[in-house]
Amino acid sequence: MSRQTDRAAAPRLSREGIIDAALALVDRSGPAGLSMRALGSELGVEAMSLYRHVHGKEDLLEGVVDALTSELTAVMEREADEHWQTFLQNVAHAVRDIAISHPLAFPLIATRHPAAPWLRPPLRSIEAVDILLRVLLAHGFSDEQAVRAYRGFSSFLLGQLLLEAAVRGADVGGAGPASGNGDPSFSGEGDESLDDAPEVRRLRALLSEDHSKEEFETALEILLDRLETELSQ
Amino acid sequence: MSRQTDRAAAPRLSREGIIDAALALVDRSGPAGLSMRALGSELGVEAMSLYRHVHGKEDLLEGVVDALTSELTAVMEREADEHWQTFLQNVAHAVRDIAISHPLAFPLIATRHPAAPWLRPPLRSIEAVDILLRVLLAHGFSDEQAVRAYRGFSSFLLGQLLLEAAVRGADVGGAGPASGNGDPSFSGEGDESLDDAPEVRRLRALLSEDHSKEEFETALEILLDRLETELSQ
DNA sequence: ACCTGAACACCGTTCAAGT
DNA sequence: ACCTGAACACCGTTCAAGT
Repeated sequence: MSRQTDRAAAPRLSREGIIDAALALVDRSGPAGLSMRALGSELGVEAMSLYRHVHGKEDLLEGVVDALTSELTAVMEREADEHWQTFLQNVAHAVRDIAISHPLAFPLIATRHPAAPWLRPPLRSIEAVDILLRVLLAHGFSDEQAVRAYRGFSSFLLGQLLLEAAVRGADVGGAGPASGNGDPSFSGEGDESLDDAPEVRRLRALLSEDHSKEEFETALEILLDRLETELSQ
Repeated sequence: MSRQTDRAAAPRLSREGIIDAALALVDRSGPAGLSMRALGSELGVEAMSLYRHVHGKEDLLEGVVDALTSELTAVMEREADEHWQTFLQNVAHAVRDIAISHPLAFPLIATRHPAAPWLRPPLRSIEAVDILLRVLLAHGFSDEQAVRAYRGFSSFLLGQLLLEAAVRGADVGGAGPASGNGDPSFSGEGDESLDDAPEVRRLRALLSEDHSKEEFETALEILLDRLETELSQ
């Protein structure tokens, strides 16, 4: 037996490890699957032990969201010297990468109340917003233009990526039980009741096609074009 | 004592009444405040009684979302003969009215998994989508153009209104306890730590201004213009 | 210093029992 | 026919107790 390491403490738990495990659990079984008890047993520990490292479930979820968005702030810092269009493109793609690799967790970013009311998801940290504003201002945006661009950029990302994450999350299996609607008129998988929806029925294949990548790119183009137009007048 | 009415049954509970009460409860205290037991006591009844009229909590939430969006389908039916631009404008405003009058409940529309993967929130019913497609097709949109328009319209509404609902929901008090961040470096209300975010600090007043109405209107204009351009080429 | 057992006040849900 | 009591398997959280 060695002396220090395996006799005293050797804390098996850390805030970081707990948050990582929580994110993994949410990725696997959705936010509903994350309970303190389930997380504990995942880590080979009783649920109560977690409270030594995390202030409660609320704090844990905050930690998961932070973990998810922390790489984002790093990207923003790294790209802060690019032209504003390149910068926004790269940030947009970084956010999309997060949404795609964590489709079940991404809604947490959108849904949880940010620390300040003017922090708009998915950009949830003051630093992130500060970097974004700084880049825009450095390239000739006025204060008002920069703030408007920040707002437009946020809602673009949120709308686009929440829908894309929902589609991918459903594949992963975040839907839970297929929810058996009360009406007996609904029976099967959702293909029913297309009887009084002729256009939906006719366009079903088209509606089911996944064009999220192209949609994202063109919507981003349009947004950037609009910002540029606004900037030069 | 009269004969029929107060002797037999006179069912005090109905699916509709339960759903209405659930929506009222969510409006007041957020989705987290909705429990079967709380809802029961709201209705002067034990929680178990609810299961006679509702298939469980999942079904109840589905009912709440349906109640929230049912007026919407009515609006769409009523406006289906208008020009497509007028139609989309009126639908957009109807959705916004819902978001504004139920800021705490609106995220449910966005977050809950729709019945079919190509049903994009906030348009969550097959009928609604069918009407929308029909209107567009009737005004010369091709199949592809109509589907693209549906997609653009959905993510516009979702991004815009989820953010607006979040701001208004925070006012109503949906944030819950101010969440006491773990770091002791955070102490007050969120105004702290602006020290390393000079632009945010400088633009704080501007960032806090609420321009959601104008933003919504101009973003809607831009979307409609884009669709029109796309249509005529 | 770190983890745990026992306990408390909640959940959603089922089912036999009451009226 | 409708509501309820009791029960079950879960929650989050606290705190004295163990090592």
